[in-house]
Amino acid sequence: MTQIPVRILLIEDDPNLGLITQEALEIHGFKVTLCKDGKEGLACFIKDRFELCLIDVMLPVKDGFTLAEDIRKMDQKIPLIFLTAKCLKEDRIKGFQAGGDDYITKPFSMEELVLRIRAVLRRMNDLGTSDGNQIYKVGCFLFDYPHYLLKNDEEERKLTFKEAELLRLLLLHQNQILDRELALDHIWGEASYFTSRSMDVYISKLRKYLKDDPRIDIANIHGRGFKFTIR
Amino acid sequence: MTQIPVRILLIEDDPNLGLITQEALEIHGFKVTLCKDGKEGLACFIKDRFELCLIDVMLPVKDGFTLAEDIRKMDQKIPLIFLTAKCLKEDRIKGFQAGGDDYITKPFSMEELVLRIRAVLRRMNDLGTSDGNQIYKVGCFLFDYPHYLLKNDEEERKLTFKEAELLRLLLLHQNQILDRELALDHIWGEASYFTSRSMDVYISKLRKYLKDDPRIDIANIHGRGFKFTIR
DNA sequence: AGGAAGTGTTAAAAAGTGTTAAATATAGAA
DNA sequence: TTCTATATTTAACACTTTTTAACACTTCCT
Repeated sequence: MTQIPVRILLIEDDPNLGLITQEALEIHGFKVTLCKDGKEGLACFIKDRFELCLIDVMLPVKDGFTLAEDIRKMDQKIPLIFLTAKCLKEDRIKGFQAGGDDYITKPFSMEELVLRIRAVLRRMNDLGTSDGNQIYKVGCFLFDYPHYLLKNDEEERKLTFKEAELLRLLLLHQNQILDRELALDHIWGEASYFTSRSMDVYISKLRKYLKDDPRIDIANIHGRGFKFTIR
Repeated sequence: MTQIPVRILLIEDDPNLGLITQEALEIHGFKVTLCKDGKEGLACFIKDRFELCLIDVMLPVKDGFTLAEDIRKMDQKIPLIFLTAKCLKEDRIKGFQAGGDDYITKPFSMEELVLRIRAVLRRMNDLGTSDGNQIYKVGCFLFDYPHYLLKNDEEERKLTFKEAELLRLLLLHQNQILDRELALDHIWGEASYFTSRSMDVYISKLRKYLKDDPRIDIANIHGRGFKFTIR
């Protein structure tokens, strides 16, 4: 699987800081395009595609907030992070109102910047429907793991923590044997007679929840565990 | 206060180097679990809980980058450090893209490894406690933590100390389980039946305050804590 | 075949939570 | 200080999640 590098549009008028930031981010595997004012930044954003924008608030020609609003009009989802020299509350709030997702106060360390970029990208990925997601298709059902939601055309069921964890483990081991011990250690924290019986009860529940799709099967492998399959 | 040892998952196929590294790290007070390939490593990660992963990039069965991506899917926050024989920039970049936090080139001294592990752990800790970002965007709300202010377009609400601390902890653990004990120890100073019930009352309050944005969800994880998510 | 261990399922018991309201504690003003 | 407003805790009751118990059934082994 080839990973496409995350493309970042950096708009920063200070050429020194701009170059340093660009270089540091590229070492961390990002592809960075540097623009020196808001007008150029907007042109660049229109011309190419990016996954994230880093915007200095104090820019010549067109200031950062205005630029952010323009970008937001074109793309409602792209993450925007402001670089602000002032520690003024006003600026931060204005940044959020302009559609920003985070801000970082100058001077900042490159490590901090990278951490924030990753944090924002992660937040986006967590929720979106992109490939790294946690929403599984299970026969005629959709299983939204982060929200513990199991739904099909007719109904939406909120799963409990243990139901969701167990279903997810079964899915991760689809067509393989999910070892009893493994599941117990992971979800219950210990494997004993009682936790084992408890797990059986949950298996029973999951079978009931999923019985609308007859192709789904949670088979017991005597003495070993369970095997989840979809025909 | 008793220090819980930092648990490290080490995935290294060279049994010699693996054992030496494990031993060296355990002398430095870490608790190390050694796995010899990516598949075993993933199983181990699912089975137990760790604070950090050390991953060799060249592994049989399932390579280090793929493993890192799998681990990242399950845990967005756990620090990942790559062990790479090559000093190729390609590998470093690929490592960062796979969600790594640092890398170290073989051969490395144990001192260097320990230093890097400490540095990465410190960075992770600092994110929450440093004077970085103190204003959070929470769905359609803005949460000004230093001033205990929660506002949206219509209204501005002054939060109490405990409301604000709890909301902040939930935000710092967004999409993860905020452990009950952790929150109680941090905000109430002790975990007992009564502080626990008190916290439930505060959770209830926060839900009420935030209910204007239906995408915000504070879900209870039975017996463990709460999970804050924004759809 | 026949006993032992393992599983399927249901129901009741136990533990944990959601929420509201009343009681108590705390801090600032008069 | 005493009063008062507010913050926090405690209590109460309804409800949910998880565990335990019970009994019928299946698989494995000799």
